Amino acid sequence: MVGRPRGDLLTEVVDPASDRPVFRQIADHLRGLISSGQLAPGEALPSESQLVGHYGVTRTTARVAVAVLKGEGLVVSEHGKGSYVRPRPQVRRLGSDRFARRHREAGKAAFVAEVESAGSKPTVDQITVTEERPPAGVARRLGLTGRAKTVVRRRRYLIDGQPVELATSYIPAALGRGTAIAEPNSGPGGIYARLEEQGHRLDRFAEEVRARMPLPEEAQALRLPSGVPVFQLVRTAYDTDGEAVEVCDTVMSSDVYQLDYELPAR
Amino acid sequence: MVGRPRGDLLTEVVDPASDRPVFRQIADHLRGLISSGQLAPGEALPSESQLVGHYGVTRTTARVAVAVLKGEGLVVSEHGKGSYVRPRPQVRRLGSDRFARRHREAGKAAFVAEVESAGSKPTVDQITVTEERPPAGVARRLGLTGRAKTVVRRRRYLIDGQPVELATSYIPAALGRGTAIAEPNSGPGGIYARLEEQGHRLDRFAEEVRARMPLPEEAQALRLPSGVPVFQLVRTAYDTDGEAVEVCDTVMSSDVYQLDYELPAR
DNA sequence: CAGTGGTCTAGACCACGCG
DNA sequence: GCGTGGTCTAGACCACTGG
Repeated sequence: MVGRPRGDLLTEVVDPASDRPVFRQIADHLRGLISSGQLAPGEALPSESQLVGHYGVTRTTARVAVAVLKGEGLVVSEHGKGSYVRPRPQVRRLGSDRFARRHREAGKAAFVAEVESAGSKPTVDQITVTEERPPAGVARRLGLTGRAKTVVRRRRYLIDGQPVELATSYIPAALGRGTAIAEPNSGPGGIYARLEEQGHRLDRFAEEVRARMPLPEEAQALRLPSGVPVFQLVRTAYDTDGEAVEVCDTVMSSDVYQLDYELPAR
Repeated sequence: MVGRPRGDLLTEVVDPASDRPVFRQIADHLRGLISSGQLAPGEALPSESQLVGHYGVTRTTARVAVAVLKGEGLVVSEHGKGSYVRPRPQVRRLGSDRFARRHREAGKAAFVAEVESAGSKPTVDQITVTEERPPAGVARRLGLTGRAKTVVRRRRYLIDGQPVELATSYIPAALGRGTAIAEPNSGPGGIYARLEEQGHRLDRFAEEVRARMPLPEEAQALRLPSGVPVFQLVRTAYDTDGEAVEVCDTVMSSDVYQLDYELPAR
């Protein structure tokens, strides 16, 4: 981050008699400095001791005020350095054509192709492949019954070394077992290319989008500061017979992604 | 909420010598009780004084542990009553056909038709209509230049009295001024029906989806507890000439909504 | 080293809900 | 009235960063 703590921005005072708690008044003031641009992204907030001195409160109260802003995703703290206006990373737009066949035919997985075309360096790590009974929701989407198993592919996606997405794919064992789909490296074009080679020509995808706060493991794996929600995106791939051939459950930093879709007016 | 504080669930102890802070150990324990189902949605957590007694910490530390879970959206507190596992409301799925013409032709706005068909009671309030210069991003999407004005329609949507969505529509003044679009009640079928009557036959919509924590005003208007993010959805409507005729910027509780889309595999 | 944020204690007073 | 969570004080010690 940049800059020394900006104590010079502290002008307003708090009213201890107000209905509004003092820590909220302080948070409101700091939020105003941020939204007005007087504190730019990356800049340091006044230090806790500056807040204590200016507002005449204890450090606990000052800290609570800053914690409010952290919960809103406006501020991040760095131990031993200071608290900073959270910088907004470059947004990646995921278009509704990102799984078009022409991309697959170029021999690259959707993620790699898309990130490279933007001039960044894509990485995939923490790849594991197992065979498991899928969660109930996944089994339902795949049209599988009770004991049916799936090939489960987990991995983490990174852009320029920054983790951005955790993904888990479920492919019915009948389709994946013993093929390149069950290998860590699924080959050029990824598993969709393998499924098409098997005669499962892909027809459409259904995407279900939710947003929530991350679980602690997700926050760690994606290096998310507090106050940053995640997208949870469940995508089901259907072949031209209308059969579901894959479910992909992904958790993405909502900071980095914007999802773009087209809707017909019919 | 239901139930008295469940002090009987407190079994584990904390290790003050651990690297992991005590408040995190307590939060981990409580989180485990929630994810394992020993504390069901709606049930009361152990009270702060029970946490203090069991773990041998001060109330401040116990409160911080609970605050962690609030930030994760797992727990809500009610002043004078207790802290509860956050109940998950009924999810509403928004399908990609929700703006299909057949719905419009039934004479109902998309929201009203969709909520009534689910057996709930839709309401719209806080309706305001003004004429303003739109924000830069909206002007760009509408293909408008510098000083061009738009009719701005703001409103809040509620389901069974519960606010779920804040929406702001921008229509170029050239299309909306002096028509029913500039009236609080825009008539049967809503503004899309009015635009089509003017000869702007709708062809498609582009939706841009983001997620973030709500601003304080948004949290208040949607009655969001802490730890619940919002979807921000910007939808641009295009007519068959490829002209953008409306931009709708909506903020929705991520708790209540799941967005469903269809992608072609091409 | 001085300055920063992170954790924790031991209290106090208050506002709200409910019996 | 009593138990609940909400706010706030006045300290302490620690861990991390940077010059």
